[in-house]
Amino acid sequence: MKVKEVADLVGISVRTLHHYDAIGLLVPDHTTEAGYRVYSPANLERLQQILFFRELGFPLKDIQAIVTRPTFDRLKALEQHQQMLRAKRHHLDELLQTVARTIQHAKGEIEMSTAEQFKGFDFSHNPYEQEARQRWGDEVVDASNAKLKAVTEQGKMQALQDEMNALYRDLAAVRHSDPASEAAQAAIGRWYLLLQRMGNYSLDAFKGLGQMYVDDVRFTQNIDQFGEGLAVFMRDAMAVYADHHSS
Amino acid sequence: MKVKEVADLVGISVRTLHHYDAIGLLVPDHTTEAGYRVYSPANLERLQQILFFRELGFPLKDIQAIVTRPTFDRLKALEQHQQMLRAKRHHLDELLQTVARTIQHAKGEIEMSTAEQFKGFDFSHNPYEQEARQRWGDEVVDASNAKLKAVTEQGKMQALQDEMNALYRDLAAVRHSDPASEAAQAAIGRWYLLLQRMGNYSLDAFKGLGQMYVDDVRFTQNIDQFGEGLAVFMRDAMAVYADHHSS
DNA sequence: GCTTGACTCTGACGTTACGTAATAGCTCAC
DNA sequence: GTGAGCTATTACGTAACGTCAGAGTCAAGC
Repeated sequence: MKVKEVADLVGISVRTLHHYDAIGLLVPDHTTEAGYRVYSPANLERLQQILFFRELGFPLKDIQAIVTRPTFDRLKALEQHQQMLRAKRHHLDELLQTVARTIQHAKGEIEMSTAEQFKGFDFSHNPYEQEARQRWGDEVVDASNAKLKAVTEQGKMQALQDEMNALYRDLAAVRHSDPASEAAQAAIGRWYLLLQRMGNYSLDAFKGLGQMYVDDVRFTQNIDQFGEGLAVFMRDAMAVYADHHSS
Repeated sequence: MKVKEVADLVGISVRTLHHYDAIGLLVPDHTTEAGYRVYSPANLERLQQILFFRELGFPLKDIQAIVTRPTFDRLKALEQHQQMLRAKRHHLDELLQTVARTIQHAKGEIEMSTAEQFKGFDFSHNPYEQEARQRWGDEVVDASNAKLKAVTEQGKMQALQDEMNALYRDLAAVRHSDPASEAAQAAIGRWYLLLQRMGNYSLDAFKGLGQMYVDDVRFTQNIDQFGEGLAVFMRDAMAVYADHHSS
């Protein structure tokens, strides 16, 4: 299939396809002698994934990092899309409630607080992240995302960021070893202590956090920057650490 | 309320509020001596409307034209938001179906066509416009939107565009008169003939189209560029014209 | 009164994801 | 062969903020 056929079928522009090719996000199967792009069924499958991620608000750069990873699991991603789309629909239901109540309010039928007027407008977080933030707090999530916000004391935050990055690198260096090994456990112990500095977390929570690193593509992507498969390794090492220290 | 309070309550950034003030979309009630923006409850009500339109994909420029119009009807707009949000949810349901079927397909449980893979991804039109296009065709809708696409024969399209604009101006000039007046009916007759050049439309359809000019803020906005209240006037004149010529 | 953290402002550059347009080559049915 | 439709690359422009710098304001606490 060539560009117009794909564009018409899918409902996107030819320009979008050019752009995606140019940034390496969706490279056509091959090109004709004339230089025409030819897309394969596999290309279309990739495009579907891209569009799901796009629909869910992921930046193209992030999408590219995710879908081009050798360990990218299409089925798992689809299941995650499903969950995120359900969350999106839940938010849309909230918006519908808000508009219905606003209509009633405008007709003088009910009272409505200012906060209620804006219920449902924030779509900025995916469900995993929301859950994680509720369970562990913003700082732990941001730490895992390696995206600490410049809150106050920039120097202090920078030092913490550097410390985290160093720890990620140490962990990446041993990620091909046994998660239960002495080196792995020493490094993951330091990770646990670092998180403890942000709050008191149970070992169960620590173990659950590790699982979330793997379950959510955003966490995975951010962590795997330091080395392919690091998120999986950390999950395993964190589980071992938690089990070992709870007995 | 000042910027941070509003931003936190609503879930948008302070920068957004600055931006909206700068472009005149949401100008705060007043400013303190220090120059701090102070937002009133009426400001927040306007903000809600803005966010609904934004949520539905309207460009800010369009939103501004709509909400700042003296004839802006908040209740009608809310009802329209509701309808459009319902349509959006319907599309989201389609996406959920698509992802569910894709999961089944990935597991080898069902067959799935390429087209099915992309069902639900196009959110680019509001429901009124979709309905109008189905009933009257693209050309009529674009003509009413005064946004003719450069399809072929650029010169020919330009001439048509000029003709349309002239007709809009004629209609705007008589919009304060009785829609049944001779001048109004002459002008609206020319509009009907212009549309007939694009296809055969019944008088009922013509009458319905006029109603749609008023029901959909996009149509209204585009038409009222030529004069405040022109869309309403055209609807009335079109109804008179249709009734008169069907008997 | 002074200090300090939080809040506020303006100005301005940068980012993202294309849309639009120009120019020119390619394809294929008539 | 012709011409309409399709294709390519190049490149500028746009919308809607995000980010940052530098400086002023506010109010609680000392």
